[in-house]
Parts: sequence; C-alpha cells; structure tokens
Amino acid sequence: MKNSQLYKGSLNTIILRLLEEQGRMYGYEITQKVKEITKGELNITEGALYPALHKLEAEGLLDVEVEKVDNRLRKYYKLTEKGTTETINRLAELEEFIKNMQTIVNPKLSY
Amino acid sequence: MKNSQLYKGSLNTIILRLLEEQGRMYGYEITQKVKEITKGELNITEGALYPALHKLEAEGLLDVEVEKVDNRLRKYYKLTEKGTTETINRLAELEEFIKNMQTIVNPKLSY
DNA sequence: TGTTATGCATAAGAAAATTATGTATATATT
DNA sequence: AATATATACATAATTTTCTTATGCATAACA
Repeated sequence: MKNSQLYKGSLNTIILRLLEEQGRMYGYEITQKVKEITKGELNITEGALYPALHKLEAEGLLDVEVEKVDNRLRKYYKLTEKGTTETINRLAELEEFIKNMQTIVNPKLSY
Repeated sequence: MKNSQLYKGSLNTIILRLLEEQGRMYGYEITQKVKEITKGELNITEGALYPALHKLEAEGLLDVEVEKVDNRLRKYYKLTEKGTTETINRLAELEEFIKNMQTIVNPKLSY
C-alpha cells in the first residue's frame, strides 16, 4: 500500500469489504479497483497485497479458486462464512474509527 | 496505540492535530485527551507515544518545555512553525483518507 | 522487438506499533 | 502504616505491516 501511512492497517478491511461487495475478485483486480475508487490516490503494492490475501486465507476468512483466463493464471478469492461475519465486525470498527478521527479533526461538531 | 489496527499510522496526525487545537500538551495529557474524545475506544500506549513525540521533535515539528508540577516532571510540547505547516498538510491527507475509506465502505454514495 | 499491461510470488529491510519493563512521586484506600 | 492506583516519564525486545526490490510468465501494443 502506498501513500500517507494513514492507510497502514486498513488493507485487510479494504480487501474484505471489496469481496463482500463484488462477490469474488482476483488480486490484480483488487489493485485496479482500489486505484479506480480512490482516483489513483491509493495504490496497493503487490508486496502488501499477496501476503495479506494468503494470511486471510490461512485464517479461514477467504476461499480460493484458481482459473486460467487467456492462458494467464488468476486466483479468485471470496469470503467464507467466517469471513462474512468478520467483515461485518471490521466494517463496524471502521465506522467507529472514521467517527473518532473526524471528532479529532473537528471536535466542535461532536463532543 | 491499542485497538483495531486501523489506528496504525494515525498517531502522528492525532498528536499534531491535538497540539494545534490545544496549544501545548504533555504526553500523559495527550493519552487522557484521546481516551476522552474516543470514549475509551482508543488508548494510546506509552511505548508508541513517547518515541513518536521524540521523533516529531527531532524532525523539528515540535518544541519542548520541561516543567515541574507537584514535584512531578512534565514535558510540554507545542508545534513549531514548521510543525504548523506540516499539520495543515497532514490534516488534508487525513480528510482525503477518510473520504476514500468512506467510498470503499459505501460506494453508492460516491462514485 | 521492446515496452507496457496483466498476473502471480517472495525476500530484505524499514516503520510503527505492542508488550514488557523500569524509575519516581502523589493520592486514595484499607 | 501499607498497599494500590494515578500521574509522568522512558526504553528495549518483539511483532505487525508495509515498501522496495526482485523474479517468473503471458498478452497486447507501438
């Protein structure tokens, strides 16, 4: 993941959320989707992405299906049942995090 | 910093923003303020805070004044001129970050 | 034919945190 | 009086998470 270090720690949440929304995605597709969503601001590096996917899979949050498209390999990931539950929790945490950071930036509006 | 790993990478921004708002603060005071703002959700650990303050000072973003209150030491930190400029940039980055994360959570509203 | 795009992967190193200690004084509790 | 909790700093060892660099391979474009 590149840019303002603020993104540190948010990669897993991003992956889980995108898979929840899209059903299934492969690694490269995730990087392109994030680039598109953030208008080029966030570029997930492969060195961060692939280990993260492997770890989420090892934790039982993701399932993989390997497919060959145009003679090139793709590894499609999707949420397991456990992964779906975990995603809900992570998104709740993210909303709290965003709320807290907004309060810090602009305290007058909130406390 | 404790909790949902999402906070990883946001400590410096939090420190700078609080100092911008409060004028000057000492380390322990920062931990208490953050705990209060986030209703106990975010607890900055000393192992994260003090090295971060030292680094920001070394980078010329913070000035220190040591005071003794009730026979106990306090190190008051405040933004330097350079620190004030940097804070403005960091806050702009934070707003972008929040915007991007919101888009990822709730794409229908944004793209 | 060489560069860019697609698609995966891992290893070395850096950065930022957690966890565990350590020191010291003040205040509250039992 | 003794003990626990709160205040206030600090650092060392370890872990987590990322960047940077590298590697392999095919497709598309110029």
